[in-house]
Amino acid sequence: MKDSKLDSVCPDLSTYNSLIHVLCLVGKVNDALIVWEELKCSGHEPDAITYRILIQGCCKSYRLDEATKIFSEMENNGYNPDTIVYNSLIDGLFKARKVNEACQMFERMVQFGVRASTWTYNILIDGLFRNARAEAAYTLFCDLKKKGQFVDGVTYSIIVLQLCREALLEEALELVEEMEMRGFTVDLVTISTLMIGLYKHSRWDWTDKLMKRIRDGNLLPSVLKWKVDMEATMKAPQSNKKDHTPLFPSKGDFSDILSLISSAASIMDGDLESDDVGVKDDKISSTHIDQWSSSPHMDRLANHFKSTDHSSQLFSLSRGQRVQAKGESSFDIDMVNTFLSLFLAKGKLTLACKLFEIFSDTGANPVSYTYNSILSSFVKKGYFNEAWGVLSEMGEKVCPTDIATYNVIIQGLGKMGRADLASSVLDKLMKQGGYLDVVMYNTLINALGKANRIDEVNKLFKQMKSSGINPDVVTFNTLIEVHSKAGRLKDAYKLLKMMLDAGCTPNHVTDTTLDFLGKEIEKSRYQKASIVRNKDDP
DNA sequence: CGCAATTTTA
Repeated sequence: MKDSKLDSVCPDLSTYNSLIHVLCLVGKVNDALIVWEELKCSGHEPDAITYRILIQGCCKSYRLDEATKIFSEMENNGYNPDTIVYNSLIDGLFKARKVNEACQMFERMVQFGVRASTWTYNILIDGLFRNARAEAAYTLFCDLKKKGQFVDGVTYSIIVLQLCREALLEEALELVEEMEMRGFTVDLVTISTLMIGLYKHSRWDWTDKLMKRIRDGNLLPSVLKWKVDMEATMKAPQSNKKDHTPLFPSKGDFSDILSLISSAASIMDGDLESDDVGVKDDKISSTHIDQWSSSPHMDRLANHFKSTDHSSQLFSLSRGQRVQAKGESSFDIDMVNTFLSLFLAKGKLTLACKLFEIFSDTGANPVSYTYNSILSSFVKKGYFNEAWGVLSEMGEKVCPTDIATYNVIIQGLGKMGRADLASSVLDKLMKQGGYLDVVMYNTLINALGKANRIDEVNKLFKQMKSSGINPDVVTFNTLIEVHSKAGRLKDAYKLLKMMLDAGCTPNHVTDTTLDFLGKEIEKSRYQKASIVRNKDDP
């Protein structure tokens, strides 16, 4: 039995490793895990490379429990995890909001004599910032700088970003100067960060200050020239472009949104088949349904579904692939993404679309980021037809959807009053090898909660915790609000306690939510008292 | 294996 499995038709270890690697790269981590099981039954022994690839794949897709399990298995089989394996795990733990576990993993790394690298420290600093531990992050940065090691351009970039977030622009500029003096290149990521920081805090006029701080290279001048050219092009009369063709035609058949929410189709079929504007089922006639329920669309949509192959939908695990900041080929789209973000942040949708159009015409290749930005803005404004049009175009341009795309779809469905379709969309996501991260859980909990589907909310919350992701401040705020509004005041209070016990620091949104909860509790006490006619104690 | 521009709460 064992021998026959090892004969020539059976894959060898390196074939298994390559296969697992590729599956992880294309986001099919579930399949990678299946191959992994197969490998273990094949008579081969996994090696350090197998373990590293799998742990990376699991961490990237928020399968932290799985990653931790494989990590233990690796050690039990006599392989010592190296720096890269530890780095992957620490990063994954931070991103799953498991701050304590991440720090413990770092301590363990040191304990076991595994050498921490600059990457390790960057992961630590970034992770601490992202988990509301700014003080610790700054301290670590200063310590490292004092020792004069484990600091590089990325470290500076992380700190500059944080300073921009805190509106400490002067400090950010100083740090950039220091960064350059120490011989680190101020790359496009850092420059974008600074530009966005300046713009957000209405300090465009500081670009000349920036010019003075960055003396090296011609990257900043190129960026500024790009901006000037772009503005000139946008001002110039758009010659033969006035044909009123919509930028993102949704074609009426919604083929792509449908293929995304394919498994929802059967539900929609039954639900909305006889849906005529005006003669609607009570439960869906209430508010936001108009765009969605225009039934000819629905019918075509449903029919189209039956004839479409949904298995080929592209999905990217590397969430909106980071475009490398070097290489002229990506420079244009990097700039487009940055400026789209600036325009959209100010609600300048028209300008954003124009920018997108101009650069589509020049043949610059939009990436998931680009589409997701515009998609999100359309959804936020309630332009659902245009939004689904963006999705179609993503499909046509063979641009993969990622978890942010799905997030926006769920948001959109929620706004349209169709949170009931969320679980079907999730099925589709999972079938594509997708995964849920903290933001996705938060979005889902919010959408379902607003639709008063509290049982589903609680189920998701449970699932979130059991799948190795810690709830964050947004999760708790949303949960408390949803339970308060549903009149489940005790549960809301329990959640508040859970939040504090978990060491999750409340923010200003928590305050607002607790105000509401407090009033509801007051109200219910008053009602109780007036009904029962006896007092309850404080 | 790490940093920007997309996705979450009032």
